[in-house]
Amino acid sequence: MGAGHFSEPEARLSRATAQRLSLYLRCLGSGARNGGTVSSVDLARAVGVSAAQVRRDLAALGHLGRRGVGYDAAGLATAIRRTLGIDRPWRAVLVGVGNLARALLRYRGFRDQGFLIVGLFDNDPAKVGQTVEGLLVEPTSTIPARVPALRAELGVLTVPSESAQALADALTAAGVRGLLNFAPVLLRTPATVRVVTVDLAIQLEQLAFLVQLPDGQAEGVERPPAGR
Amino acid sequence: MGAGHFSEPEARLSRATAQRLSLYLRCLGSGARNGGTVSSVDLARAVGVSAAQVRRDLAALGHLGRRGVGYDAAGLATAIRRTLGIDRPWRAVLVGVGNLARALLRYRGFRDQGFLIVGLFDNDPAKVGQTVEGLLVEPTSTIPARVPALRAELGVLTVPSESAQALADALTAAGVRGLLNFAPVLLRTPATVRVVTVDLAIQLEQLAFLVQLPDGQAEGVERPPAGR
DNA sequence: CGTTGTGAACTCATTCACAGCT
DNA sequence: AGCTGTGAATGAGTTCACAACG
Repeated sequence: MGAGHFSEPEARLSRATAQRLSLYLRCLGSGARNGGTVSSVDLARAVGVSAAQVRRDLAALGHLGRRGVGYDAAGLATAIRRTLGIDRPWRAVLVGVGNLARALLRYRGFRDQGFLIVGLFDNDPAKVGQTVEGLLVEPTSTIPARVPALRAELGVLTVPSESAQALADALTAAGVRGLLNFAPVLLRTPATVRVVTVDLAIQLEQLAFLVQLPDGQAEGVERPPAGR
Repeated sequence: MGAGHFSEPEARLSRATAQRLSLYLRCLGSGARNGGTVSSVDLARAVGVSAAQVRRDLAALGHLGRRGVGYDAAGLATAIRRTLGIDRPWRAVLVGVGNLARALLRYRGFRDQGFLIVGLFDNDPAKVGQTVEGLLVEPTSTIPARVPALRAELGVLTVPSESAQALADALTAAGVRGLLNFAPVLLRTPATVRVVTVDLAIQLEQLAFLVQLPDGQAEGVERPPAGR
C-alpha cells in the first residue's frame, strides 16, 4: 500500500543505536561546531566509536548528511530528538525520596533534555509533607489519584528492592507508560509499560571484571581511527 | 591454586555475558534455593533471559552443572564471583561528595559485593573537613598522596562534567586501575585504566525512546550502558 | 525421566571498501 | 579534494535441537 512517496525515516533501530544517538546528541549540543556542520569523524572521536558506525547510525534517520560536507549540526540534533521521542517534554514522578532521588532532582541533565519531575512520593511518614527541590512529598497511597492528575507518563523508582514491584504495580495501574528503575530486581510489568533498569552495583562489578581481566583485551578502549 | 583437575576459568567472555553473570549472582544470593541447586530454567525466569542463554553463559565458567540435576547454588556463586574478580574486596575512593555520592555511600549493594569506599574527596572548601558516613572529606589536591596510602584501586567520579577529566587524570596518576564515571563525558585514560560510565540522562532518554516507539517490539530485557 | 553442554543455524551488529555526490 | 551512504564481508551473540549423562 504505497500511498506515501516519502517513507518515514524511522525504521526500527536497535537499542544500541538509540544509546549512541543520545551520545551524538550530547556532542552536538555542547560543541558549537564551526560552520554548524559536523562530520562522522568528528562525532566518532567525540563519543569513542568508529566513523563507519556513526554513518550507519545516522543513515538510519534518513538522508540528512551532505556528501563532501557533513551533517548540519542543528538539523541533526532535531532529527535525533524526534527519533528518540524527546522533541517534547516528558512528565515523570519520582517514588522514594532518598539521596538518590535528591541527586536526580538536582541533576541538570534531566530538565535540559525535557524531563520534568512533577511529583514526589514516599511511604515514610517522616518524609511525607516535606518539600524537596520545590516539590511536596506525598504518600504513596495517593499515587492512583495523583499520577493521572499530574499527567505523569513516566515513573522513576528509587526505592528498596522489597517495595519496588509493588510500587511499579501502583504506577502501572495509575497509567504510567515507562519506569526508570534503580532497584536491583526484575520488574514484571505489562508489555505496554516499558522498563529501564539501572543497577549501580552491577556497574561496579563490571568495572572490577574489566580491571582484573588480563591486560590483553579490553574492547572498551578507544580504537584509533587510523585503522588499516 | 589448589591441587586437582580444575580447569582454569575459560577466558574470553563477552561484556554482555559478564553483565548477566552479575544478575545470576544476585538471584543465587537472595533466593536460598531448595536443595541448594538451581536449574537454568530457574535462573532464566529470575533474570528474564532464555534458559539456553543461561546454560551458554554458565558453560563458559567450566563444567559446574550436573545433568539431570542442575547447578549447585553455592558453588555457582563462588565460580561467578571468581570470574568477575569479586572474590576479594576492592578498595575505592569517591570523588565529588554530592547527593549522588551520599546515595552511593549508603547503598548496601556495594559493601555487600565487597566494594569498600575508603576515601572521599571534594574540591569545595565548604565540604572538605566534613564527615560523611564515617569518612572525612579531603581536598582533591591530596589525591596524589592519599590514594596510594589508602591502597585504593578504583575511583568513583560523581563530579560535574567540567572537572571529570582533570580528576580522572589525577586518579590515574595516583594509580587507580578503574573508574566508575557518572559524568556525561567520554573520559580519556591510558589503556591500563578501565572506565565504566553511567549516564543517567541517557537512561531516561532510552526510556522515552522505548515508550514512544510503536507498540510492536520492545523486548523486556534492559541493557545498562556500555562502558567507555 | 530431567537437565546440562554444545555443534550448528541463525539473527543482529559492526567494519570494510568504495561508488557517488559536493 | 572531502565526505556520505551502502552493499558485502565479517564478527559477535543468541537460539535451536539434541546427544550425553546423572
